[in-house]
Amino acid sequence: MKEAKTKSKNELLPGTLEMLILKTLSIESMHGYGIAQHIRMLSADVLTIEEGSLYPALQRMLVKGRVLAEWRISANNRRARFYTLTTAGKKQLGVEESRFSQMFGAIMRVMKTT
Amino acid sequence: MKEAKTKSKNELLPGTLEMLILKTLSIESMHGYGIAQHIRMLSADVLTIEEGSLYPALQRMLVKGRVLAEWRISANNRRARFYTLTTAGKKQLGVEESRFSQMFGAIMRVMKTT
DNA sequence: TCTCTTTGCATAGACGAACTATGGAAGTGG
DNA sequence: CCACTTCCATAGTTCGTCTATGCAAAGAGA
Repeated sequence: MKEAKTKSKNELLPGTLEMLILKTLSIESMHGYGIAQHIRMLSADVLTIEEGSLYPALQRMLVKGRVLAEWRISANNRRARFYTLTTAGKKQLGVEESRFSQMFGAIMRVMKTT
Repeated sequence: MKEAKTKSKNELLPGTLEMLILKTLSIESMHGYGIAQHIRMLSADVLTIEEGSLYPALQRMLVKGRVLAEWRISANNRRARFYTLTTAGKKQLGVEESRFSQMFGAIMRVMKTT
């Protein structure tokens, strides 16, 4: 079907993807495809994680020791790679959350001025 | 003095710079240096606009007709290029504001889940 | 049985925004 | 006169995200 793709200016605000993934995994270990669906669902389709963004991000996080990966069988009986937060990953989530709220606060101070 | 630069992970969240500039100019026409100072001051040094980010951004906005530029004399008696919002620029500010709040709302929905 | 859809992983290459690092010039104050 | 601040600007790098593409296996339906 392909739905025409309106030149989608998707543009999830960058620098936030890893935080969203970490948060998602803090709830429950999940495979890549599931992570993407979870984020898309919760955000009511506003945030769409492309596979070309997701898997490289997971690779980076794996290399940095923030998640660990293991092959299991998904709920749909397919072979899937499940990611789990490490201690370092949990810590990183905290770091990114506070960084994000600091940034957001700063932006708001600029945007709220009359 | 150079203050050592702690490998500054500056990382203003990308995609936001133009919005901040537009907002600043919506208050008052200003030159580049002044824009940077204004944003830095209001954000209490959290957001530092580098010159290598600022001037290319202003150029892009100029080309797209969102601002217009004219050489004047600054308050410090120096020759400076003052930027003024165009109608298109004001409209763009609205677009970016709503996009930003939509994005932020979506991120929050993901981040607030237990 | 065969084909289509969904699920699921993954990489290569393009793209663009922001950064680092420079450069210059002109006014001000000690 | 020399340092510092103000002010502009660009070249080149870096890095994250997107587009495009490939593969493969399970289940549904014809």
